Amino acid sequence: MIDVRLLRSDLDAVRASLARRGDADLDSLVDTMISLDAKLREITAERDAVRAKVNELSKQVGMLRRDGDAAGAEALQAESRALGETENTLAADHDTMSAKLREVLLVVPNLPHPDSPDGTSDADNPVISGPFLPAGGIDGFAEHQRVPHWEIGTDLGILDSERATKIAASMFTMQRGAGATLARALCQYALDANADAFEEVRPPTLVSTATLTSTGQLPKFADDAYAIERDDLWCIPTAEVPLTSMYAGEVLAQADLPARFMAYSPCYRREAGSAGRDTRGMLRAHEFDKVEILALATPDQAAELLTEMVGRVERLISSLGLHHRVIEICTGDMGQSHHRSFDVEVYAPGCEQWLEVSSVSWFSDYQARRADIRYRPLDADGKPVKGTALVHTLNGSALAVPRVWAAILETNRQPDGTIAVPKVLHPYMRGITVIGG
RNA sequence: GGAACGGUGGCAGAGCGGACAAAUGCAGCCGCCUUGAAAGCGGCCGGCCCACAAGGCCCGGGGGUUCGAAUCCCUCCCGUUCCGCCA
Repeated sequence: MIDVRLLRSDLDAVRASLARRGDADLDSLVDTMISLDAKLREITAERDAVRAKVNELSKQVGMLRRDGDAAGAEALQAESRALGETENTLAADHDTMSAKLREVLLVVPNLPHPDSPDGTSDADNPVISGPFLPAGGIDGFAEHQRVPHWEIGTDLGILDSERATKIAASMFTMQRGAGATLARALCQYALDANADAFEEVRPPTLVSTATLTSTGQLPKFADDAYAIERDDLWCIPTAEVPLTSMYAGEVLAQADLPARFMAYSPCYRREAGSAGRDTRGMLRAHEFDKVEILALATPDQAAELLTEMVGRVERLISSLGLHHRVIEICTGDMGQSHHRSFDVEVYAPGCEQWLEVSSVSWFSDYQARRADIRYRPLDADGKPVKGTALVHTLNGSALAVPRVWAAILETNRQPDGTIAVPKVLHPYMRGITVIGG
């Protein structure tokens, strides 16, 4: 969530910044926050004053008892008891008000970075790298590449959507044989490619409500997540969720930042809002595998890390021989928690579309405030500064399997209908260099 | 799932109804001493709200008893050990 104090110190800037997202409802939410915050502070001051009086009286009671003045003590106790009731009322009001304010704060999106491009939809996202396409552009692909992966996969016996649906439900997928090996190889490769700088983690894939709230999925997007109600747990939609919360409630040393983590995990998404979209093949599934990279950083380190992480993802995709481009997400298309965001897209010649295969984002302190992840800042001489500060979080998919898998099938389809496995994956394929044939 | 014992500041660890934000040790910061460092000595040293004041809040979370709770009661969560069950 955003810092309420910004509403008091720099209201106009907050309004202007949120306005760039193009959501007309936000302005009235800001008004609500301001009035709740004002009331909350008023009640807090009142409650504190009453508490101070009760504390003072209680001290005196203790002293009078020690001195043997029972009657005097009784009198003060009665006075304090009466004040206690006032305090209870004020405390209850305070808690109600505070809960209301938090409710609003949890649904207000992050402020976009000044350099994030303005825009109202994905049509306004500028291409900042590429597109890297064959000669002739998207018309430059050969005829044998223009077959959608669901046909290729089914024909080669490496994709069995029909049985996946029978076992689970629609929009679940299943890879078989060399297809399953290819999926696992992609994960393995993505982990190895980032192992130079990121600690590998194997996190829980079921998490608590508090954890799913910290990263921004709850309360607003509860319908998009699978819930295990009996045990009050949720299936993670991405490893970002457990990785971000690893240090929730903790205070890190500045020397430990940036802290970098990567994780392979299955990801679960109900896709509640996407019924009927991309229902074929591997473009959209309820369960898929992904390797995530994530960093906790100081505010000063964040911008550079973002660039580094986008670069890593782009190089990884490029090394697989896929035709790609990098776009920056405009203010009107950014996710709720995002401060600045980039997508890497791959062109799939068979289904004839650009596929988002990675999204790398900087969340400023938005998630860290929800999760309460802080560090002890040092000054320029390396001496501790008083107090603590929130870290900045960044994360991105190093590699999301299904769409990359699909793009490889389509891009690497040979005239004879077989699939050439990208060279960088050979070490992970048990000797398979060509699928089919 | 059952039983026992625990959960206190960056860490370790006292306190178990009244001046406790909390002893002590370690770590950290400042200074003295020293050519420098270590040792030693002196001082400082948790976080949060709020305007850096006053004041308030925080001893796993929540609730209760009381004039007053780190301390008593209830409840939940977590940890350790033992039992049960098991990949």
